Amino acid sequence: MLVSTKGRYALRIMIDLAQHSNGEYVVLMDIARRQNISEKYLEGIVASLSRLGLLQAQRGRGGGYRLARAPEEYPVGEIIRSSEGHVAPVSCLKTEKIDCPQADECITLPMWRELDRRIDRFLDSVTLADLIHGTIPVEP
Amino acid sequence: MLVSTKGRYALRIMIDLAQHSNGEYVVLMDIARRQNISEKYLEGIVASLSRLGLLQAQRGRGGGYRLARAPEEYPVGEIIRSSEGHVAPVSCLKTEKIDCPQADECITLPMWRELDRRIDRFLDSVTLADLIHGTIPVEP
DNA sequence: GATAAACCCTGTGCTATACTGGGTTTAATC
DNA sequence: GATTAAACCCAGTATAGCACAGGGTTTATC
Repeated sequence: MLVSTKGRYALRIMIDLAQHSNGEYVVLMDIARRQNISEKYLEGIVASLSRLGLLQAQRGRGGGYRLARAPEEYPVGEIIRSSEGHVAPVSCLKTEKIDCPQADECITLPMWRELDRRIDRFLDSVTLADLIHGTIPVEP
Repeated sequence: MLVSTKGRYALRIMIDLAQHSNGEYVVLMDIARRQNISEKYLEGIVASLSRLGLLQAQRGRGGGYRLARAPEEYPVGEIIRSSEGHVAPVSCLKTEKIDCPQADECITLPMWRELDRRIDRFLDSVTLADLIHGTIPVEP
């Protein structure tokens, strides 16, 4: 699978926040309940998003999480990469530097690279706001 | 990972056959040695390809495998699907019929569908011959 | 000081992946 | 007709990542 639950849940968290917060902090348990996902599992995902600055966290009573930007400013690709690293269609492209000893003569590598580029480009062309408004760019 | 070794090896088998056969049968062990992949593992992959008609198999002495069509007639997507089933970017799209109870209200589903379409379209736009000749379609 | 939240660290069951081994059938060749 | 060389078949297995669960610690509010 290209995108696991981590990335999918990350998206749902961001959508939930966009829809249920108006600038104030939202408690993680509320998100978990609404999305009906285990709070414990979300904890780790939210930690990544917060560490990378996509979310603002507030500790202590009255705390919670909120978006750091407007929904239009979040490319879906960034959200997914933040929660599960670079999405690669094949394991050869997982790391930036390709460690396969046969990479030079590999005849399929250019195709994987192009596929990777297209996936990234598409995911980065969709924003959180697009998801909420249902305005996904569709290829003819 | 979207495409595992199964699909990647399948591709390499097909390329190897296109390059090292001239209509005659090629022994699996030769492919395994050239590609330096375990013959035993290839066995299962070749079985799928043969069962689905992408390869012709000949048993007994002097037997082996050969392509069933010209390289231009093989979309990469077909080769990959034949060896590992439908490639889906998210588990929600693994089966044709979506069994998620929240599918109706799922706000992200249209995006995954479009991504899936684009991946399929790209992989089906590249042929075995394209790989061999290095003529991969590149998006501007 | 009680409370309610985020934070942190670790363990665990499950499933898919990437193989490995051994035996059976089929078809040429000696 | 025996030998040989190939595809075929039917499992078993080790590892790794995924999807959680538990329990405790820190931080801020009331």
